[in-house]
Amino acid sequence: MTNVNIKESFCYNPVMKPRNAKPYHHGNLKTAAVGTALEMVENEGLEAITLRALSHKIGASRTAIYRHFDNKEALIQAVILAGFERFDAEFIDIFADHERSVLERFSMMGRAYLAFAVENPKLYRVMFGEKARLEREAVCDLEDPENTTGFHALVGLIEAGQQQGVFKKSDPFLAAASVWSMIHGLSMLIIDGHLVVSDKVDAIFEAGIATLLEGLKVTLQAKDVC
Amino acid sequence: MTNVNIKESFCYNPVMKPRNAKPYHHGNLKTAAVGTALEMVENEGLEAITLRALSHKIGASRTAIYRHFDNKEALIQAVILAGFERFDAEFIDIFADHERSVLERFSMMGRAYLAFAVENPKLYRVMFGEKARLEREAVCDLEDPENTTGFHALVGLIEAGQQQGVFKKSDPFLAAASVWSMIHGLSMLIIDGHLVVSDKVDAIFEAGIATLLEGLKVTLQAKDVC
DNA sequence: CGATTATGTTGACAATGCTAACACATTGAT
DNA sequence: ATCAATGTGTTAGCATTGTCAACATAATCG
Repeated sequence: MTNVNIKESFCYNPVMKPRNAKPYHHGNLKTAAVGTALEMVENEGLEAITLRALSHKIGASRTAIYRHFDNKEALIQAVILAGFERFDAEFIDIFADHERSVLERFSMMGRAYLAFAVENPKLYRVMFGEKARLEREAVCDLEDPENTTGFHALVGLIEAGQQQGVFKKSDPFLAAASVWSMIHGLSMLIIDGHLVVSDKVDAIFEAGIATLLEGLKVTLQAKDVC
Repeated sequence: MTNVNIKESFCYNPVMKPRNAKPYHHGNLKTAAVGTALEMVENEGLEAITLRALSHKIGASRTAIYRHFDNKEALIQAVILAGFERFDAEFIDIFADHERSVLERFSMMGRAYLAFAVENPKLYRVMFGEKARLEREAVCDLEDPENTTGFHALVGLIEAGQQQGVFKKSDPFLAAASVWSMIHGLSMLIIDGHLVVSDKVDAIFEAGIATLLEGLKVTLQAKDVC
């Protein structure tokens, strides 16, 4: 019997068990549950996650998950946190790339953000849905030294732009909120199908970023000149 | 027995029935179902709507709704459409108020939009959720003469601004998409608790509108002058 | 009046989240 | 080493929910 059963391939436990012996304990059920649930969210949507379906996929019984999470909602919260880890990782390099100008980093950030949403629409929707509020309230608490979210970095980028004279002086928190709003709103409208754009995604993105930059950059009103 | 039963108060049927006689037919079950469901969405959230709870509220049996809607999903779609009727009504007067300048109408529109979302968060979330896609795909089909949506009017407002020389020339569809994105994004971030703002809603709104207007208005870059 | 259609009701079923009771495994103090 | 306590996994079963089938009542129309 060289058969490898399914459960074994999900078993992340470094302690090896005798081959083909199905161990009573899964070994890493919690990690497997979150990881598999994350995949299910992205592939089939949040509603596809039933505890029975998920348990089956990871090779456990219906209620094993209750040993690691209080209820389904807690499991979803863990999936959301895992989603944000992926998400935040997309921006670390961009914000830290001091070789590039503020404007370059700005539009790269926007492009990466929209790309994540468009490529992972079902996950993005859950991450920024109503339920995601609970565990992530520190996003806009800029005083919190633990705050390493993309929003925090965006505020920093705008501050840098202001200090370099690229952006006009204004409350960088408010400016960042405006920027985030537009990019988040654009992402949501597109992935939820309200803005039916098909092939015009790029044009809409460019127009949005251009409007934002025009609004943020140092400018002189026409009336000030004429 | 001068008791008035609950069902009667929901009976919109103009044909009067003998008092205290509970009629076999509801009389206006479909309208009552949508109206009550709309209230339930706003008061308790979408998840509070179970066909049993809803049927009970309108004084009908569990499955009566299936005589008027194929399934629960179809009922929700009707609720969403009813929500958009309320929503769109908020903007008709604003867009049509030609006494006011384009800029005034612009910011009034934005303020009314955000106010609707903040005052009806649960309804707004459902209206602009994933499920609302189906029945409302014509929103950004500007060729459609039936299109009387707010988005259509927004495009018109931006065109007017461009013709008056208030806004710089650009594709008005793209400009409107940018504007809608920011206001929708701001609404969603606030009502879903991602941007925790509490008392700063006004400041954030003003900053966002200002950024948009700065980005849309006729401007001269500083570099063009210096 | 009678038949057809529209509308409303009851009973039942499968799927789902969850709890209770039990089974197995691991750990750690003695 | 022992064994009690704890951690982890399983099965049985319950309440809720969406849905369907079968039946009941009302409205419509020839």
